[in-house]
Amino acid sequence: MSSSRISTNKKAAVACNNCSLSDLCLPRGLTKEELVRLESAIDKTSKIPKKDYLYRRDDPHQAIYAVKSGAIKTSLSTLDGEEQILGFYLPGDLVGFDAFANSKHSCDAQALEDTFVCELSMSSFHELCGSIASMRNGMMRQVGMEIGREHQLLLTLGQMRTEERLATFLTGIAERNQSRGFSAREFYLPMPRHDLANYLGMAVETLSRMFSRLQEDGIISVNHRLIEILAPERLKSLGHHQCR
Amino acid sequence: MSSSRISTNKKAAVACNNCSLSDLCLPRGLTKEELVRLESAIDKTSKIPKKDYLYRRDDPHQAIYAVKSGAIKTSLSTLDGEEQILGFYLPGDLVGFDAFANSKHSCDAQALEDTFVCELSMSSFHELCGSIASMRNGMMRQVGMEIGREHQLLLTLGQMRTEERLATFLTGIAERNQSRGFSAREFYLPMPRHDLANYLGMAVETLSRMFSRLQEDGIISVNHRLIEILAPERLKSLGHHQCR
DNA sequence: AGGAATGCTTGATGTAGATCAAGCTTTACT
DNA sequence: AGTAAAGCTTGATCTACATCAAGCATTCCT
Repeated sequence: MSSSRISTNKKAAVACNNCSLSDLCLPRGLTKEELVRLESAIDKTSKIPKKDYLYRRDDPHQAIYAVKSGAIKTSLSTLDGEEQILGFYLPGDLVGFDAFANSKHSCDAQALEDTFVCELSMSSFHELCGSIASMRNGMMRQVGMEIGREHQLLLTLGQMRTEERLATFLTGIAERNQSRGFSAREFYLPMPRHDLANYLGMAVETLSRMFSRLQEDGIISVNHRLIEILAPERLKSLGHHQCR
Repeated sequence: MSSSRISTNKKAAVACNNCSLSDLCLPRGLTKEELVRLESAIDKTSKIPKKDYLYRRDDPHQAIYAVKSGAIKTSLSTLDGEEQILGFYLPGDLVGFDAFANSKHSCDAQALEDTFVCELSMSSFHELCGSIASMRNGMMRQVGMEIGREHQLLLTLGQMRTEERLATFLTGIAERNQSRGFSAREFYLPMPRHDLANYLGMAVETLSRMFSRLQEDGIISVNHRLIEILAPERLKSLGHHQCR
C-alpha cells in the first residue's frame, strides 16, 4: 500500500547538464558553477513503477521531484472513496509543491506508467534556495506556473461545456509537446479515459462521446490513446473561454 | 480603468508587531530582529476603494500584499467577457503569488469593499528571502496554503453537487472566522451573490435556492449577506466529500 | 427625497450531461 | 494459449441545474 520505489540508482544516469529537459526544468538561468552544485545535490534518480505512489497524503515532505520520463498524476481522495485529479505531470515538470504548507503532502502522487524522477531532497532544496538567488527565482517561477495551471483548470471546470473542456485540454497537451520537442500533431495520452474524465469534471461516457464528436467533425482522429490532431485551428477555436 | 489607489500613508499605521493579524500572516516564526527588518521593509499601507483593482492581469509584479481589512477577489477574465473567480482574500491573507511565473500578474485582483493592504515590494521581498531563512519558510508556507485552497476548490467544482458546495464554503468561512477570533456562528459575507455563485460554479438562482433550502431545513438563517449558522454539525455533515 | 439601477428571490420550463445498460476490445494473469 | 478483468464506446433514459421570466428590496445617485 505504501510508497514502494524500486530500482534506485545512486547518482543520476544523466547529469542535469546533459539532460534533454534542462531548459524546461530547474537549471534555466543558473551559472555553470551553480549548475554543478545543483547536480551534486540531486542525490538519486528513482523508478516509480506504474500505479505505485511517489508519495501519499500526509507523507513527510522529503523532496521535490522532476519527472524525467513517464507521467505522474496528483489527486485528492475523499472519505467516501471518490477522487479529484488535480494535475498530470509530464517529463520536465516538477512535483511536490503541495507539501509547502505544513511539510506534509496534501495530496497523492501516482505513476500512470513506469516513471523516472530526479529527487532534490528538501535539505538540499533549502540549502540551495538559501545560497543561490537564481535557484530561488527558478523555484518561484515553477511554483507560479503551478498556480497558473490550477487557475486554468478552475476556469475550465467553472465555465466551460464538456466539448470545450476536452478541446482546451487537447490543445494544451499539443502545445506542451511542441515545447518539449515532440509532435504537436500526434501523441499518446498517458492516462486512461477514467482519469481524464475525472480531471475534466465529467462522466467517462460523456468524455468518450466528445472524443467521438470531435472525430466525426474531422477535427481529430482517435485510436484509443493515440490522438492525431487534424485541424489544430478548429480545435483551438472551440476553446471560447480563452483568457483575454 | 487602471489601478487607481488613493489614500496612501507612508508607514503602516500599525506595526506588524502589534497587528492583530501577526500570527496569521508572515511574522510567525521570525525573531525580534527579523521582525524589525520586515516592518521596515513594508513601505506603505494602501487603501483600495471598493471595486478598484489592486492589480490587473499583465501588470508588473510590484509587491506581495497582505489584507489588513476588507476583502479582495481574484479572477480570470475570458475574451468573450466571462469571468471565473479564483479566490476571496480576507484579513490576514496574502495576495499576489500569481505573478511568480513570469513577473507579471496572471489574474485580476479587485476590492469587494474598501480594503486596506500592507505592501511588501518585490525588491524587499527578494532581499528578505535571500537573507532570512524563516522568512523564506514563512513565504513557502503561505504559497503552500494558497495551493491547498485551490486544490480544495477543484474538488468542490469537480465532485460536489450545488448544495454541498455551498455547505462546504460556509463551514470554511466559519472556520476561517474562528481562527481569526471572529464569530464562527454569525458573519457577513463580503461578496454579492453573483460573485459567490460564479466562484462555486453555479447560477445565481441556484445559489439563492440553496440558501433558501438550508434556511428551510433550519441549518442556517439568511438575511441578505448576514449569515447565522444554526446547526454547524448538520452543515458540516452536508459536505460529504471531505478529504480522508 | 425620489427615481434608477443593482441585487436577491421564487416560479416555470428546457437541456446538457449523468446514469443505466449492453457489447466490444484490449490488456493482464495463470 | 485461454480466460478473466479492465478499458472504451454507443444507445436509451432520467435529472440536476441552467435559463427564462417576473416581482420585490436595497443601494446608489442627483
